[in-house]
Amino acid sequence: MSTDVPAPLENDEHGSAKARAPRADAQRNLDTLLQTAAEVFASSGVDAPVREIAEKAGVGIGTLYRHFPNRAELVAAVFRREIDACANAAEPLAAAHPPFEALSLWIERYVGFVATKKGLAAALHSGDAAYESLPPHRNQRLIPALRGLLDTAASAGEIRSGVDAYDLLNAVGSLYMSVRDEPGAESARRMVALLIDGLRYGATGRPEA
Amino acid sequence: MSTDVPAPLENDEHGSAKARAPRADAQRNLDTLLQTAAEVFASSGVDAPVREIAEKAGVGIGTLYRHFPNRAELVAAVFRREIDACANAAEPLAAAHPPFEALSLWIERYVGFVATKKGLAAALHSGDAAYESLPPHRNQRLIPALRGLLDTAASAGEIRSGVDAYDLLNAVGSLYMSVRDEPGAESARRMVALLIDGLRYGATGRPEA
DNA sequence: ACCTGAACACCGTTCAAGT
DNA sequence: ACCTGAACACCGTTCAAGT
Repeated sequence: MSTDVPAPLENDEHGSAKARAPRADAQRNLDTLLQTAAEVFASSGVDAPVREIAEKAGVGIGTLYRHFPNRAELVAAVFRREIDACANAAEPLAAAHPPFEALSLWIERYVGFVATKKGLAAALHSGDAAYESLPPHRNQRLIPALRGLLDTAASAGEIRSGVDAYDLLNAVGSLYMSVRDEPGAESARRMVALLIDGLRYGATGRPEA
Repeated sequence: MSTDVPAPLENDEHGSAKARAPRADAQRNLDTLLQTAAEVFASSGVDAPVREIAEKAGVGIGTLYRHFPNRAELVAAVFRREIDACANAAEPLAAAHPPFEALSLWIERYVGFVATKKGLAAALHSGDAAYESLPPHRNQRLIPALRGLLDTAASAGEIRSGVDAYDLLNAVGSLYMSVRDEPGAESARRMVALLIDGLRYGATGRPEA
């Protein structure tokens, strides 16, 4: 009874309402698409033609549209992935560095994310329904990550306590989102440095616990 | 010797290098185009089709392209016009109100300009050469306008002196440029109010002169 | 089930033909 | 001189035909 399709691990008959595991090639296509789109968006901006992405990923346009009903959905999926990557960077940083350094490094990481996403602001302003999930997703993933770093640094007495993670995230985001040229980037860098200095200003200098 | 073309006021022969006055209908078309484009951009965003603008203005697409070699050039022209209008609002405000009130009202006017221009940030980020003139134009027109209001209010002792017009303009602009929803607008409003309070903080309370 | 790509609709831009 | 709009190139999206 040899077949050349991979043997399904679960029931695939009866059309039950249960979600089924995607076919291996479909999953691989989705990963490649997301990966390729991220690269193309980074180098050519989020307005890059979908056809170009499909070609570079080695799939038909139809396949791209099977996974993402429109270009906005693809853009949103790429951004969600990068938000997750940024959030996930917090834990290793916290494990490998002292609290304040971990916090600084993570903010640097976040700045790197925001600074390269030139199309993010435009996308969010477009009002397209596909982007509606992005601010909540950012809040759910990035705020807890930053709050953890802030709390740890505050408990260690390296920064003051009572700093709201949401405010800090927004402030840094706004400052870098409007950067247009090198002087602007310089100015944003100075203002973020000032914010970070501000965090240390009221610090106890000694762990509370 | 009756002709039905309007009599030219200047020499129109010899193909001299001197700039000539535009034909009356051409000037009227340009005004209508600019006016219509501003309305369409305000209601439908800067991505509105050029065809729609040409139709609403009652001219052929070719005429639109005669005046503006591409859509970016039209968008830039509309923004330049609105920057000028905002700059020109300073003088009447200064004449009609006490210094601090004039300053507050003008900032409100500027916020109104920035807040409605959802496409501005995206346009500036696009890197299109047509938009390169906008930041310099903004600086040349808006900074002197704001600086004048700041100086007058500082001389009257209503705000502190030494506040840089460029910094204030950028700060207010950045804050409102990233507004996406009603809570965001609330937050931006609070932050601008805080900035304005900050201006009054170190005031002498009495005119210097 | 999933993939492909020709076909369609729409938008920016050009240019030959008009006045 | 200036205006017009058909025509072209290009891009997002769909869907009939394949495996």
